[in-house]
Amino acid sequence: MPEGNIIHRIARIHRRWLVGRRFTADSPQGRFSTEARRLSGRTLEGVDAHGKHLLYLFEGGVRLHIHLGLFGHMRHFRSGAPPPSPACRLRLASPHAAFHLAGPQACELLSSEAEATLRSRLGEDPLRPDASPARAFEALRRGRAPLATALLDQERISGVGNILRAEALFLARLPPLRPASELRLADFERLWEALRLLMEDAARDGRIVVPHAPPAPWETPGKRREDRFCVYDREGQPCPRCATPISRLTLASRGLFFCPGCQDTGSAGKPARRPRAVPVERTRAPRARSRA
DNA sequence: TTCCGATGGCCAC
DNA sequence: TGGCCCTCGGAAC
Repeated sequence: MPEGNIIHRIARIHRRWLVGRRFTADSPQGRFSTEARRLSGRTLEGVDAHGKHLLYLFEGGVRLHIHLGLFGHMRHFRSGAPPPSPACRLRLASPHAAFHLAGPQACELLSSEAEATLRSRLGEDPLRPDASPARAFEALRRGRAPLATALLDQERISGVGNILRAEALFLARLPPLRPASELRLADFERLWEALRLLMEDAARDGRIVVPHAPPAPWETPGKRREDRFCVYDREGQPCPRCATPISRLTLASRGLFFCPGCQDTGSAGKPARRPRAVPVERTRAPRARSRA
């Protein structure tokens, strides 16, 4: 579910609703009970987001690190919180705000040293005010990885997930399989700007909607998710820019969507390579989805 | 009601 | 590169 934009949105909401409140903490699922007892009764002093990581600072210097991973699920309530699901790993509750966390990849208490180590491993986050595009450019160009692979490497740029990767490369008109080392500064600047705009909008609105996506009645019930996107999950559908059918490859076990017609500036070096990227047939027919 | 896939990432090999 | 973690929404049945 979450890419960096969602994590920043959660952090903003929690700064507004939760910071300054004293919480009781428990772990209905039981896997975080000992740590929850340490959190219980403390006031939350700050929330920060870096890439896909959430970092909470509680009274007394107690630090909570959450990474939602692929399955993680966060619900927050200002009042009337329902009973937590049996899978709820951590519940923080106060009279006026609460959150329920289920299925996170990481939910742990960290020392300040461990938190510093974690942060030092993370690349530039386009949504952080302290992000340096110059450092991101340098990190992205390291090694021979294809651009699409480098973009998902959180040590180069943090917060980019599979949807943002596909849509930002599309908006910047960049071929995903070209070696990242061949990226020119002008190409990078388009890419960084596309990432920043997509993530800013999505952090504000709560979902990724790509400019120039095909018009669709997406505010109405029954709207298909891929109508928010130009290329992601649109295999075989016409590119909104040039009408070429969108391609899907599997790269490092992740679906990679792009337009083979217009995602090439023709500017840098060799044409896109296709090492170990294999066109994948769906294991079953796409499910029929009804339009509203 | 059942089953599959998903916006991640770590680890072993 | 594949397995695993272990949740939930939605399509299939």
